[in-house]
Amino acid sequence: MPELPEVEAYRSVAEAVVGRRVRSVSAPDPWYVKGASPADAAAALAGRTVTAARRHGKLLVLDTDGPHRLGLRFGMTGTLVVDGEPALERLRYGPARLDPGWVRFELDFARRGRLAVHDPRRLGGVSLDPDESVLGPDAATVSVADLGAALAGSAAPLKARLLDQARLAGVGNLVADEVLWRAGLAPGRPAGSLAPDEIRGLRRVLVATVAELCRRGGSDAGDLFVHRRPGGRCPRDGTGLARATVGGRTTWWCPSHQR
DNA sequence: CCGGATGTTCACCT
DNA sequence: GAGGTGAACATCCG
Repeated sequence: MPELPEVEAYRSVAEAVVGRRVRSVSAPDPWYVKGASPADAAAALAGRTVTAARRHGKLLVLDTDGPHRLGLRFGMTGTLVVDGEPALERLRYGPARLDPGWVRFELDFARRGRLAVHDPRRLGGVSLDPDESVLGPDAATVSVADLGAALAGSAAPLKARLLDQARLAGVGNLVADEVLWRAGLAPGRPAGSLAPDEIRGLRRVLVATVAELCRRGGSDAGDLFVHRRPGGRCPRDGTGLARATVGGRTTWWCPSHQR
């Protein structure tokens, strides 16, 4: 999915519906609505006005003037479509087209327009009043102290820790590889083994990389991305990239400069 | 035809 | 308890 940069792009586009009043809610796929029935979700949102479009990690939250808010998760293939326009065109594993059968959830607004989630693989989902307290600090703005706390005392691979949304919210597989490559840190390093200056460096690279990927418009816009394939070489020093599963995800890194 | 792919969750191991 | 693995979700692409 969309990792943090994509969801931030979705959030930006979703700002267009702030101030609009929900006329009706369509949830053709009940399975996609988590923790509440489609009827309950519809009742909670109908007639309410969207007051903010926020992002926490990979979670997009629409606040309302009522007692409820809406959380949207996009899985790997979810695309946000506002007023018929996809929020991001180049979603790599997203829908190749906007098949109406892939609309899993939709808000229709009173005066005009609509906000829909298209998700072919149904890996995402929407929820009423999502519990944001289970998410760690947002990767775009995490402090050195919070990042240090997320890594401290763990024998788990550094990358696995970065991907743990409860400890740090927003980093996905591509962003993790890009950040570790830029920071010169091996993904398999025990998370708790980083020295204070390494944590400071990682934090600086993380925040800068996330901001840059947001500007470039996607987590696939990193400098490492095009090289993470068989035969790929490190764009910094030409070393053949290593590939392994770390934290349950395919991981590419430079065995020469990432230590 | 087969294997993987920007994610999350859960059951089941070690 | 902490981590790891594999499955599941459903589709596309090489």
